[in-house]
Amino acid sequence: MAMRHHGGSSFLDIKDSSGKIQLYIKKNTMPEKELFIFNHIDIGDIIGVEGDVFRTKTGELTILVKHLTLLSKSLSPLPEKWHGLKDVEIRFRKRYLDLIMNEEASNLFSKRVKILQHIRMFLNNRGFVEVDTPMMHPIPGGAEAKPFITHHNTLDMNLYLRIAPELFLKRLLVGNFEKIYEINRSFRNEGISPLHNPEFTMLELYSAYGDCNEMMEITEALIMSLAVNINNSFTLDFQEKKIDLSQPWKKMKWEEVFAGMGISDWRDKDAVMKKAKEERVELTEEDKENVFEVLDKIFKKNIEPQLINPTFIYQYPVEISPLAKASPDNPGMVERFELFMGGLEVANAYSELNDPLEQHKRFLEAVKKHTGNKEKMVDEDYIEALEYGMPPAGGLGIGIDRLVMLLTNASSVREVIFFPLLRPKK
RNA sequence: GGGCCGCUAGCUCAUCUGGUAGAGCACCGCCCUUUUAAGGCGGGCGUGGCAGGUUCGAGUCCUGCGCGGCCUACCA
Repeated sequence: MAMRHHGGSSFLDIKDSSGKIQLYIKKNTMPEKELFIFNHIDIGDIIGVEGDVFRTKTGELTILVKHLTLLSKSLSPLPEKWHGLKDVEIRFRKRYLDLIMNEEASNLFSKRVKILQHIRMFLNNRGFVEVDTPMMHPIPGGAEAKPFITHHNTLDMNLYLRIAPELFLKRLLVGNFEKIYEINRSFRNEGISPLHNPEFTMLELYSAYGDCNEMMEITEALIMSLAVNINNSFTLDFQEKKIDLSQPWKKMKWEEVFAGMGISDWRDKDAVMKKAKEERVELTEEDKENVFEVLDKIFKKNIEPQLINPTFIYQYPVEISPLAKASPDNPGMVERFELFMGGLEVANAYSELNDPLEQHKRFLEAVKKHTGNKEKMVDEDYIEALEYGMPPAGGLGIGIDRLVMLLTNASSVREVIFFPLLRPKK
């Protein structure tokens, strides 16, 4: 990474994934041939050395090189050593340079790797097994999002990159895989922003005979465990905010959130519309048709950014939770929660709806609502699976990229994805 | 989609109201056998994002386009 020549001798700093060490090379202690190689070495070349370890008079651990081998020649010069690589665009396009030059980037991605390892370990220890389900779906499902479309030539059929693994994972519940998780990519054909990359990594887990409450417990335990193991702290510094993870975490009913804003009955469309106007929530004509859209916009604008410390919002209306089980005690509501922290949504979980008739009805209602949307289809195959009997279960989804952002204090999802999607440069 | 900002050497950045594009690092040559942003002397390696326009003259002013960043909107 650096060379300091002093006539008959030279100091070099070299590094690999294990760290950095200084080399000391003397003209008279190396064979002629290797000296010739050394004279043509550039920063960025990959070399192997043999020699004796000693300490310089400044106390630095150093290798007195006796043999040197050129393992790989660098033809393109690396970015400058002192200022490093700053250009955001090049950092994303040529992430390998970012990783070589910027220690923060390298540390951040090491953390990402550790976070994923730790999640797997945590879940494995609790008896979950990792499974992998299709990423190419004949019918997109499991979330409300626009899919990417592709085509299989031999079968001559369109396929959709999955927008969520949910419906396949629950088919596995039917097949008696009782505690399962998948950590992998989902794809949504929507806008790109500091919080959205078209492909993103999600954890989904399902626990047969569990429910929403179990998911809450797991979510809290998992994130606490990550905070301790990754950052060794119960607080997170995140974008000028301090997130306090001390337990118990705050819980609030979805409808209480709106009651707190003066909407005593969220079914009262006039009251909701009035509030939206007061709070200057911008609405499209389409939004105005649907009270849930308006409520969601109010929530996103006024509530979400203020949920800094972890907060569970729970008990959602059935209308916006088509795959969740209705609450026996609260008609019209489902057993579901979402977790917010640092102003971001990080988790979504519910007691899974396992009644095929009810599920079918909800699918049909959703299709009816989306008359303009040709992509919306009823996944009859999934309904059929439910007809064989799916155990009651809790299910949880966590957006891994956002979780990594929170744990590494990253300002953008692009900072935590090795190769975020960018328009190709001409 | 809209607003603002950026794009100059491999990298980090200068270039004032328009007048032949220049520093550091990296690279090449020479000196120097314990330096660590080593140092000294010498060398500039460029389609100034792209395309037009204004002008005697454009990196600089104007228009369009491209790519990116931030904000915002849309989608959900």
